[in-house]
Amino acid sequence: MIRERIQLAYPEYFEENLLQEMEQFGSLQKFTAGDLLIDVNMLIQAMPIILNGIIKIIRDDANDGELLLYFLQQGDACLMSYMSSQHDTYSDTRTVAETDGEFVMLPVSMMDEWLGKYPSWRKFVLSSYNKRLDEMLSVIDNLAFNDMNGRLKNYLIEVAALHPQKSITKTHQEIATEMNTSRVVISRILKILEKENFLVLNRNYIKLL
DNA sequence: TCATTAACACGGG
DNA sequence: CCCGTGTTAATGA
Repeated sequence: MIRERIQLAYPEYFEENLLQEMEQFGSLQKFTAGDLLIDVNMLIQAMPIILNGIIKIIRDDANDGELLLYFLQQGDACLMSYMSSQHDTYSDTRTVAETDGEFVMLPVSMMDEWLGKYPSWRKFVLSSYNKRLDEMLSVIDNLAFNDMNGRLKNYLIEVAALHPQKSITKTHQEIATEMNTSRVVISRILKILEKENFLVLNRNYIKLL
């Protein structure tokens, strides 16, 4: 069951024996939108790899600020979990379900063993690291070089791309929180973007054009 | 100049 | 009535 699901969601090649071990040690879990999957300061013992649905990674500030870092979806692994587990340390990001979905939890102890045993697993972990590093760089670029207008546009495009209807079902306040700014700013910029025919505003719902 | 905070009115569910 | 939205005014970085 698990191995078939993994093969469907992950196009890369995995060795037969690796798939068998995933079947044996992995556990299939469902999540629903809004679920807090991994909290800050949680000790990680397993790494989720996503079968379907969307998960978001959020960085928490000391004084109750927060910032959305990036989204993960089918074919992505939550490397944050693995990184912190490697150092027997605690998670410094929060992982929240953006939509309903399913993932497979792989115990960290097995993942370490697989690194030595299976070239395909090594390749998968390294390329996942690469993807996340690139992602983090674009997050930094965005923060450093874009004003709030540009950041909001990027955010909207990113979120819309994840949903089939190209729309965003969030309140201005939720967007403001994820971008670590105030609602006034979001409302104002959204209104400007509407006048530019970039989007249409509704209650709890934004449609990109 | 642009973000933040507080405050208020409007309107739909 | 409550919540999300649109807007303004004062203040600050």
